Amino acid sequence: MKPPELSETAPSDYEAFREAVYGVVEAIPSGRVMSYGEVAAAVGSRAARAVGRIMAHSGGELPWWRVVYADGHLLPGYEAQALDRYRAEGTPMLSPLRLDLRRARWSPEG
DNA sequence: TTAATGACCCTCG
DNA sequence: CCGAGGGCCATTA
Repeated sequence: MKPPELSETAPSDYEAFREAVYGVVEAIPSGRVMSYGEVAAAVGSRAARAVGRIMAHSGGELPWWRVVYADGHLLPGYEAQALDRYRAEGTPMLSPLRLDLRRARWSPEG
């Protein structure tokens, strides 16, 4: 067991939550998506907003375009980048600016 | 401990 | 379709 490192600022549990979210998001296969709320549920929580905060600070380490709003509309300000990815991955769309969640939705179970 | 903040979600008009 | 209002919960000040 690792003794607590006092030289490092005590990360209460934020790291565990962040790691859990990272794990789920990175598990989303190409061409599929999950909503923020679904990601939260997958880690045993309902903190969709906290998931969003983590995504915003992930700094490109995460496939953020695979995590979308519950109604399938694209992230304001990043539509172009997201669409580029969806086009490359073949993610099902309902309209040029809206995802087909019915077909694109994915869950860790399968 | 309380208050504020956020790449959210749902219901109603 | 669009907006307002309330609820949710982890993090931070």
